[in-house]
Amino acid sequence: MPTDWILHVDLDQFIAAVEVARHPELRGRPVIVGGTGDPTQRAVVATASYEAREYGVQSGMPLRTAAKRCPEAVFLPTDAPAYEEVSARVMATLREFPVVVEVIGWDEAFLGVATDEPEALAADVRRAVLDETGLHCSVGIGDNKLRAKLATGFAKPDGIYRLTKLNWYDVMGARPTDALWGIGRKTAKKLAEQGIATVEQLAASDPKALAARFGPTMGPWYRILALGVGDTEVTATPYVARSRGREVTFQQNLTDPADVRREVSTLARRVAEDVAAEGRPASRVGVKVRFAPFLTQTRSVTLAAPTSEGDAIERAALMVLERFDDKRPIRLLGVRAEFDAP
DNA sequence: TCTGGGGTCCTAGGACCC
DNA sequence: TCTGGGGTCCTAGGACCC
Repeated sequence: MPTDWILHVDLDQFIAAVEVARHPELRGRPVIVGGTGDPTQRAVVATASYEAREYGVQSGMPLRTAAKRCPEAVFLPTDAPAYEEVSARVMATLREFPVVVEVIGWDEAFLGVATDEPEALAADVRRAVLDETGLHCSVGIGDNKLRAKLATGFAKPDGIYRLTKLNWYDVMGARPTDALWGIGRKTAKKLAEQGIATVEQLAASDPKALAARFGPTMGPWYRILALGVGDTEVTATPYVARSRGREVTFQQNLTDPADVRREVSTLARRVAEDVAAEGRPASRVGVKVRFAPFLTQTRSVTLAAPTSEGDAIERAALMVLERFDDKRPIRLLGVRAEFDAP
């Protein structure tokens, strides 16, 4: 089946919408989901409802800040299993259509479709998702994944938008470079220092100069992004993890080395369970330490032989931990296991 | 803005080898 | 050893995304 179009389906304020669906009395109120739901703790906003966004509350913002901006908001704890269950229902609904579904997150997927009327299909998809789950979604239509993904941003909330070669420069040309999917604040700032502020300017830049400044892969790739060129292949092949990790931010910084070792052991044991569940052995083990106030360091080791054993992964993590010599208080610890390439 | 947790991919320097 | 050049692996850090 040839793919004529790529649709990007993205649930609107997904996590907040799931919470409102099971707490109907919250409809219309500012709802903020994140951490344990206690806005005085060290945690950030996972999703804010549109009502809360009116107050300037955004994903990634510390809960404390969100509470200051919107004191009347309802704060709820993150409940990952609940969101996974709803996500699975959404994806199952998408798979009912004659399309290839590539899941790229809890609340988004690409659809590879063969149709002459992508808007009609998008409308059918939106109706089906609403009927099956009670949730609203937006759909971006594009001639590649990049344009479909960016189109969704213009479709939100609860709409459909088409972005292709034909309207690319009209829509994107004058926008700042970080409007592109793959360019964030840091890179946009560095580009601006080179006199490249807009998508149009980036598209007209010299790839050699970009390579010299941003590396042989990333530099030229930024220009390709600005041209609106992107991947057109949608695959239903299940995702294979490259690594599994666990990390935790402590409400009070850790200062006792015995506490630090105990926490690393606990994290390593949990990672080992995840590795075992994966059915493939880990070949590297890394430890991440965030010292107060916010200095992050990582150390890692390649194992003598790949393993899924809890004892071995814990031992490796504790050995790696010895290589940190900073004595500052610790606010975060993490352990990550990497697999060999499949 | 006192800054989560889960990931992916790229870069750059040093080690090591021929 | 006043010492080239290429390739590969390992490691730490950074940027980005959801």
